[in-house]
Amino acid sequence: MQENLVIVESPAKAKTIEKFLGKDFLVTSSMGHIRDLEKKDAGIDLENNYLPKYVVSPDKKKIVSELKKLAKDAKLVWIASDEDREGEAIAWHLQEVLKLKPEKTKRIVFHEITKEAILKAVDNPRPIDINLVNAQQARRVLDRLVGFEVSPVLWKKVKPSLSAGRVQSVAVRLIVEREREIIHFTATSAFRLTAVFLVPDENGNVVELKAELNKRFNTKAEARAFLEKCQSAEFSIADIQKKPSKRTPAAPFTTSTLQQEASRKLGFSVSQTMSVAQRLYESGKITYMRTDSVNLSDLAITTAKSKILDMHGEKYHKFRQYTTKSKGAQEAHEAIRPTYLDQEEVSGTAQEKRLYELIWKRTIASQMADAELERTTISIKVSNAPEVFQATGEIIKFDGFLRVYLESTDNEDEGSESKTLLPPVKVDQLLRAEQIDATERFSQKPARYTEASLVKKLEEQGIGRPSTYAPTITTIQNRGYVVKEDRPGVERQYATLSLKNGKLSEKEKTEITGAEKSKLFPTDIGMVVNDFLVKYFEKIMDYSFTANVEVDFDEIADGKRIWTEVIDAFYKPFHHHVEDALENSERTNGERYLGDDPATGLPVSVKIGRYGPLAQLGETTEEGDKPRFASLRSGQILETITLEEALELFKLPRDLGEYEDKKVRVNIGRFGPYVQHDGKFVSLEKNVDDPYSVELPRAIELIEAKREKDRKALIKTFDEEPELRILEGRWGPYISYKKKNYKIAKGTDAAALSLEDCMKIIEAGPAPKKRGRKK
DNA sequence: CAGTGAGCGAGCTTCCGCTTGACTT
Repeated sequence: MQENLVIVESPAKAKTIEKFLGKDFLVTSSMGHIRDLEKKDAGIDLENNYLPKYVVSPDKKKIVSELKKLAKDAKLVWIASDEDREGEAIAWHLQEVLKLKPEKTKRIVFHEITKEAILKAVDNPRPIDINLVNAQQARRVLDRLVGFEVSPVLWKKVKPSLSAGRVQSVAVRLIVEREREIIHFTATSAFRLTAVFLVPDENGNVVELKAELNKRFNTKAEARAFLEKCQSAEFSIADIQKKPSKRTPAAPFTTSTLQQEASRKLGFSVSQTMSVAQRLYESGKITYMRTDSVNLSDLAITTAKSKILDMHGEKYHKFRQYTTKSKGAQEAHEAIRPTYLDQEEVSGTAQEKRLYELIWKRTIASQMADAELERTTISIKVSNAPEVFQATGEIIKFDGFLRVYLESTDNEDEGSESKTLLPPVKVDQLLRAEQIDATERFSQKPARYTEASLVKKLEEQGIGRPSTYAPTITTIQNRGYVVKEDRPGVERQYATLSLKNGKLSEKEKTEITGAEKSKLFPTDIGMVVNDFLVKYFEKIMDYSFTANVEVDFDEIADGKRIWTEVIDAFYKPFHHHVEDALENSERTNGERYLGDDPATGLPVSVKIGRYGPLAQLGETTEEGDKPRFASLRSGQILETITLEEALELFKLPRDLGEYEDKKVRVNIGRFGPYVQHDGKFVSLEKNVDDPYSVELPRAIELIEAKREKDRKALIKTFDEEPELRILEGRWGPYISYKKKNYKIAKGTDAAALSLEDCMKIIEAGPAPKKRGRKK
């Protein structure tokens, strides 16, 4: 039995702290929150001044009963949850649930996990800050009210199982609005002039000097006129400018910046980054990965310094203290950094190594000297025109932190300016133009969000917390509001003019534009839900709603306002909007009439149907006419689909003829184009077969290939039970019986199973059906 | 794995933030 029980939030932290405190202290963890509002009636008593009804979360029952036992045995209980709003609430819930007596309970906080910090915390206990707790209760209650009152409106007016919330709905709005900017964007083009001049270098060799004109021309005629002038022009150096500049390292990682850099540099998804970081944290290699702080502990700064001096010398070190500036930051933790900065690399999976290396470099670089650069701009005069060509080059005079790490940017610039070394030239020196090109360039449409750039945007707006960025992005995809996809680009023609050896030539070229990789696209349901919410719940959908309520929460935390009054001021008008939306809104399905089919004269429209967006040809009439339906393809949306594109959808299914006296039909389904024959489905081959033109012989070929594959997958059948088959599937052998599949335990020799064995497995029940997404 | 597009009206869905495992699909 221990005299002292310390409760922290995470088990990894508990393990570390226990080492510092010695054997008189038992350190354990609550695993985050232990209680939450009950689900019934939103867990809030509206008749009783918003009294929250808390219940111990089902997955915390075991932990709570263990904590109860430990607390009873201990003389003193030290609650050491984080010092922010949520941490204070955890402390309060622990006190309530464990029925801790004030005289044997101490609340302590520390910001970094070092022996000194913890011992100091133990010497300075304080009471639980009930104002801070109340600020959390207000936050919790508000989120529950919004989520549990607005979502049911969507079930009634749009589709069951949908959801709305303070954070997720605004995240979707960002994506929807960006998509519309892109839809309404019209590209303009201008001609960019680039020249290659030839100059001798120090050794007398001829080298290239690439330069760009300081003006773009709007039309091809203007560009041509300029090039014609160049035919008889003389080129000379007008000016050489050298400007020193410097670069500063980025701050150490927070959750958000780690997710962004891991996405750009390593190609990790936001949730992938978090799970890899979690493993590094649990094995003691990095500090806590859910943080909004850029602060480094004194110890970390000292270690970084000695490591930098060791590796690169004193010139490369610069002491830097970073301050967090992001909205709504709570700073309960340190920045994300290696626990031991002297370790440049760690053991583990490839992903763990790469993420660790990134964190290590970023942390070290953050304590290194600025890089010093020199930017040179050479201006080249055109004798018979006012415009000048400019060549820019940048040289690094002192690399500083760049030796270790350079932060990436989202918009990989178009490589318009060269960063290369420039050849030596003198003012008034004459140059020979090897080639001058005029290339039509188009303005760029706004960029779609990636997971990581959405996190960045949310953080800038103060929406969501480090622990919720990844789950929020998962939720909006799970709800079907947003999809993360690649999209092929389209071809675009552009004009080029070229002047070489005194001759002017013109060419049309083609480029691929608009190709997207792993970008977030709104779905039709996402757009319809968004428009509905913006119309009826303008306040909640406002980008600054969270920032505004945070001000209220801060006032509660400061003891200036009563939390239930803040909630009441919000809820009264809000609830009125809920009732208004229920009574006065039409059911919405995004229906849009596109025009009439020229062939039949029937109307064509699109809307969201039971199974997703569809196009409809014709209508149900009293004469018994029935409309035809066709699902929209991936990439098509209600808002932009044209009549022609919709009519194209009705060209399927196509009947190709018969094979073995059974119809062969081709169509496009949920899993792509397929051939249907004799109750079986065969996928068309991607990028090879086109469902609109594929013919019978090829279809038969595919059917036969599928049969062959199925024969190979067949491990065993039983004569007594023809409906039972043992098959080889993607995840190993399984049993198929009466259209249901059953898992075979790993390590079993499937071919040796008897009919009796199989029936036993079947009786044990089928593989559990996907039981929603409970995350 | 699967080609549906309707309305018998059961019973269910849903939020945000704090934390770690369970276990496939």
